Amino acid sequence: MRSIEKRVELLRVIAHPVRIRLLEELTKGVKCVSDLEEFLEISQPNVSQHLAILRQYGVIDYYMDGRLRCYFLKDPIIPDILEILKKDYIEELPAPACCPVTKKGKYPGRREVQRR
Amino acid sequence: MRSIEKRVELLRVIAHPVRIRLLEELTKGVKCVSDLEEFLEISQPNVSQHLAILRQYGVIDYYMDGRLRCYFLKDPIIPDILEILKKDYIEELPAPACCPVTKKGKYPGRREVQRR
DNA sequence: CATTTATATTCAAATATAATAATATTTGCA
DNA sequence: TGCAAATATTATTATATTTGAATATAAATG
Repeated sequence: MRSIEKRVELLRVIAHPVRIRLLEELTKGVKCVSDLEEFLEISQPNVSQHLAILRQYGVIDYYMDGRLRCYFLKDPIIPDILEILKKDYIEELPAPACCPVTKKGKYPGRREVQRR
Repeated sequence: MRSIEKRVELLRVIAHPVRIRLLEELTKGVKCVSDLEEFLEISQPNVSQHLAILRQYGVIDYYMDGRLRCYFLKDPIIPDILEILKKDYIEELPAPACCPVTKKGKYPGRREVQRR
């Protein structure tokens, strides 16, 4: 199991609008840098910067195809996370009813959920 | 479906060692601030700051129990994400074999994965 | 072998995030 | 009403992240 630090690291790497779109695109298949540049509509150096971050954390890798670098997904957790993020959740989790298990929670007062 | 921006926002909110531990703890049940302070071993104001961020983005909510604030999970995606992050993935995703679908990829050269 | 194509790296400026310390607010109770 | 417990807010400082501009590198081609 990944350590807390590794889990945070992974989330931080995915948590960027360019990188999440880039990863969505790579779940569909291999892409070279100029393909990604066209798709993402950002500058080529910026694409390379984001690719470098993703590669640095082991999320993606590439192979050479002539002078192209063809990038692909490497970490198998990525498609799973991206899928969950796209899923629709209809209901909020139910507010716990009464008498929760907090260490100090012995008060008899109202227990309705407060709204601000 | 959440927009890209909302997905990034959610990931950024979870992607912090204190907040991920806090959320793990809340998946087990309701907790008041001083319970969390003890569990997280950080200062009370800092606990409140992290709780405020999580609440601001609709991830958690609370109800009053006397002078306690009892916090609980609200966004149903949280347990799912936390579960995936803890899952063990044995294998890396397979490197695509030959002839990938890149727009410019017409080169006949070697296609083995390069290692640095 | 010089040029072109594809991509990467470096640096600096702007912005965002986090922790700490100090203080404020709210609630229940004597 | 006044005090204490529980929690929140604010300001400050330190640090990290992001982008754009400029430049560098590496491979193929003529």
